[in-house]
Amino acid sequence: MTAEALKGHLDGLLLAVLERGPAHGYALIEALRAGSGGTFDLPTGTVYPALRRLETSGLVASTWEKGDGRQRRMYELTTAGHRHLARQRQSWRQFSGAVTAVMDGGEPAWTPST
Amino acid sequence: MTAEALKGHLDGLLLAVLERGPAHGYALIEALRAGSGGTFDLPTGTVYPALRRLETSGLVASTWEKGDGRQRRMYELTTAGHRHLARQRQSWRQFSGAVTAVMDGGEPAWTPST
DNA sequence: GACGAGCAGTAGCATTGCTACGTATGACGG
DNA sequence: CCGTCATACGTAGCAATGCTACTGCTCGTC
Repeated sequence: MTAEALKGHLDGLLLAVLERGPAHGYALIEALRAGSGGTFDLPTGTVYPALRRLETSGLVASTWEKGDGRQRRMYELTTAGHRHLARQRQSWRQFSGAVTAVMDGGEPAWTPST
Repeated sequence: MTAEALKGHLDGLLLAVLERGPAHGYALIEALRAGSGGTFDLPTGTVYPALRRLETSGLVASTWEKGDGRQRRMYELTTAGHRHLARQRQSWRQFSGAVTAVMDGGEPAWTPST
């Protein structure tokens, strides 16, 4: 899979995972890997900046959670995040439907061997 | 739909349309619009550079076709293009399956109204 | 003559994910 | 005590890609 395939869809994926409950960055990476059957194995340099973008956009909120010194930043969906996720799901359905239609829609009627 | 959603998938779409037979850029734009039910309404500044990339990569070949003075550049799939399209279809299936799995896979068991 | 539709193309931009790197803690083996 | 690994967070810089806005040409029509 080319690396660019993910572009524009990562936000929705992160929001979808966060919908199940708050999580920190590292856990999100593992959840995505597990939830996608190994297809998404994202480097930290992809996920952390993405989370910051989401927070800047107001779609997630973060709080520092300190166990014993191992600090981790927990993210959770905001109300706007929930709304955005709904829209993302919708547009993903439309997008994937459209791509599939074009990809599978035009099997040539004649066999190219002629 | 955010503009970035298409990134990385345009090549496959163009190849898929060209699989039905040779076509020129303008016709590809209309075929994509029709084949996607209006979802893909791509500007020329998106399609023409993409076709050049595909040609540079050796996935399509182009020939100038001159009707009466109205020149148009016809594109058709090369052998490598056919192979690439097959791979694209495969990886699209995997990618879309993975996204759908993550997007729909985690409906919360508890109702959030609690 | 003006104007739109068909047809092709480029320059520059913004966004986005990736690579490579840096930092710190706790656990475990030697 | 030291090294190393897994956990956990982060940044800088890069490359790729699609979009906006524009130009240029021909033909048909008003």
